[in-house]
Formats: sequence, structure tokens, C-alpha cells
Amino acid sequence: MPENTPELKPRLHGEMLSTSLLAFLKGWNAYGYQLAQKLAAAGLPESDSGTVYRTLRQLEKAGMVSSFWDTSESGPARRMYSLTRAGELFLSGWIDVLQNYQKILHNALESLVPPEGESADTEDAAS
Amino acid sequence: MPENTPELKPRLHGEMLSTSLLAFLKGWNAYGYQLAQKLAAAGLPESDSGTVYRTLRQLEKAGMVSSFWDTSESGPARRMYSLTRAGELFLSGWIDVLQNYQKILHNALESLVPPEGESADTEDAAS
DNA sequence: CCAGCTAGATGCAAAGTACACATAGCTGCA
DNA sequence: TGCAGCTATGTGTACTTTGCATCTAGCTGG
Repeated sequence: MPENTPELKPRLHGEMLSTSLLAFLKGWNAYGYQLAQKLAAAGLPESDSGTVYRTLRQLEKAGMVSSFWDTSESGPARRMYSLTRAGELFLSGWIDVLQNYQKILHNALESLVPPEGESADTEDAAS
Repeated sequence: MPENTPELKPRLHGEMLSTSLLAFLKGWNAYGYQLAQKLAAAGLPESDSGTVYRTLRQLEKAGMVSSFWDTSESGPARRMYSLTRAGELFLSGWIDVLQNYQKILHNALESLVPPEGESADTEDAAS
């Protein structure tokens, strides 16, 4: 029992951030600032805007998205991103991973039968 | 088009690893080696066993799990983990986050209508 | 003129991670 | 009796990712 409550402030990052960005780019283009706002409005854990920009650059380096400077509108130039074929493929592959993952979480919460043959070592955990 | 294909080798880590471990601990106790095996058999991306052990210790430090040495069986001593109340709460909170996240991914792949009022900047992305 | 917003980015310390390796108990078997 | 191999848990270290602060630069409203 930690007395100095660690005050966990969750942030969206890693593969969940990457794939959320790819998802937002499916079907239309967008730029970083816009994507950051969508994330903030999406009901997901917050994400740092610096991290969003860096993640987009990484996705570009990995070939998942491509970008160009858009100076057609007034205001600061925007780096417009679009999803590549590789990005689409990665995204749909990721959804399969997700399906598995979510299945695991739900099995754990709903069915309370030990997974396989060897009986649970200590079954006193089910309070 | 990167010529040195980055060869992304996906690994399970971060919050997805943590929550998978918590899920496997729901309802019965288990030890690290066992959990690592379950993860490997679960159809999720591989995870490094060293990372699994370290993650379990972190989860304990955060109060999500508790542990004790189990020397009742023959063989090397096992550190048995069990889910705490805090871990259960975190897990069910995480599932809500997941639901949102998955909804975003699915919306992106199925409905191809721009999200809100302001028309898509360049809608040539839908190949 | 300049505060404040949009838009993108970087420096740096801290945290997280992969891979290799270390330790120790036990089993099988020759 | 020796020792390879499995179970089980870790650690060392280099590398990567992240959070937070800060920076630049264009534009807008007053």
C-alpha cells in the first residue's frame, strides 16, 4: 500500500497513438495539429502534442504515411499527412491483434474458469 | 519508399502488456513464467520475458498486484502474483478506454464520411 | 504594436524496452 | 557422479520513447 499515491496520469502513446493517427487518416488527409485535437476530443487518454508530431514523423519514416507542406490556406504552413497502402495494411493487421487482445480481457473478466488442464495453483484469488 | 525496410518486429509491451497480465490474474493466481507462457500462447505479439518480470514488479509497486514466494512445489521458488482491488479497478477502467479506442478504429475503417462539419481538406485519399 | 492563437518542432532528463547474460533448483540419464 | 537441459527469476547495458518545457514563425484582432 503506497502511501505517496503515485498519481498515475495516463497518456496515449506507442502503438495505440500510432494506430489512432492512422485511423484518423483513413479516407481523408489531415495535419498534425488537427489530429492532436481529434485525439483530445476522442475520449482517449490525453497525448502530448510534441509526441504527436514526433510520432507522425516516425510513421512517415516507416512508410505508413506520407506528407507535404500545405501553404494553400492562410496561417502557418501545415504538414498534410495521408495514409499509404502500407499504413492501411498495418492498420488492418493491428485490428486483428486488437481483437485478440480484447478477447483476452473479456474472457478474463467474464468467464472465471481456469484456462487449461493444470488446475489453478491457488484459487483463493476469486475473493 | 524506404529501401532498408525497417523490419518492424512488433512486441507486446506498455499498457497492453500490463493489462494482459492483470487480466490473466483475474480469478486465480499465477507466477511470471506461467504468465509469460500464456502470453506467448495467446496469439498476441511476442513479449520479452525479462520485460514481463520487470512489468510485474512495476505493477506490484503501483499496487495493482501483490506477490509472495511460493516454495510449496518442487523446483525453483516461484513468485506468485495476485490481483489487488486496485488492479481490478484499473483493469475495468482500461476496458472502457479500449472500447473507445476500438470504436475509433472501426469507424475509420467502415464509415468513410468525414467526422465533423468542416469538409475534408483533400479528399483524394480514398484511393 | 502586441497579446494570443495556430502550427510544427526540438532539448533534455526520465522512463521504458530488447537483448544478452546470470543465478539457482531440480530432473534425467549415462 | 557429472552434467546437460529445463524451470524460474532476475540484472546490465545500450538504445529508444516519452513528458514537459521551450522555441520559431505566421497570422488575427484590437
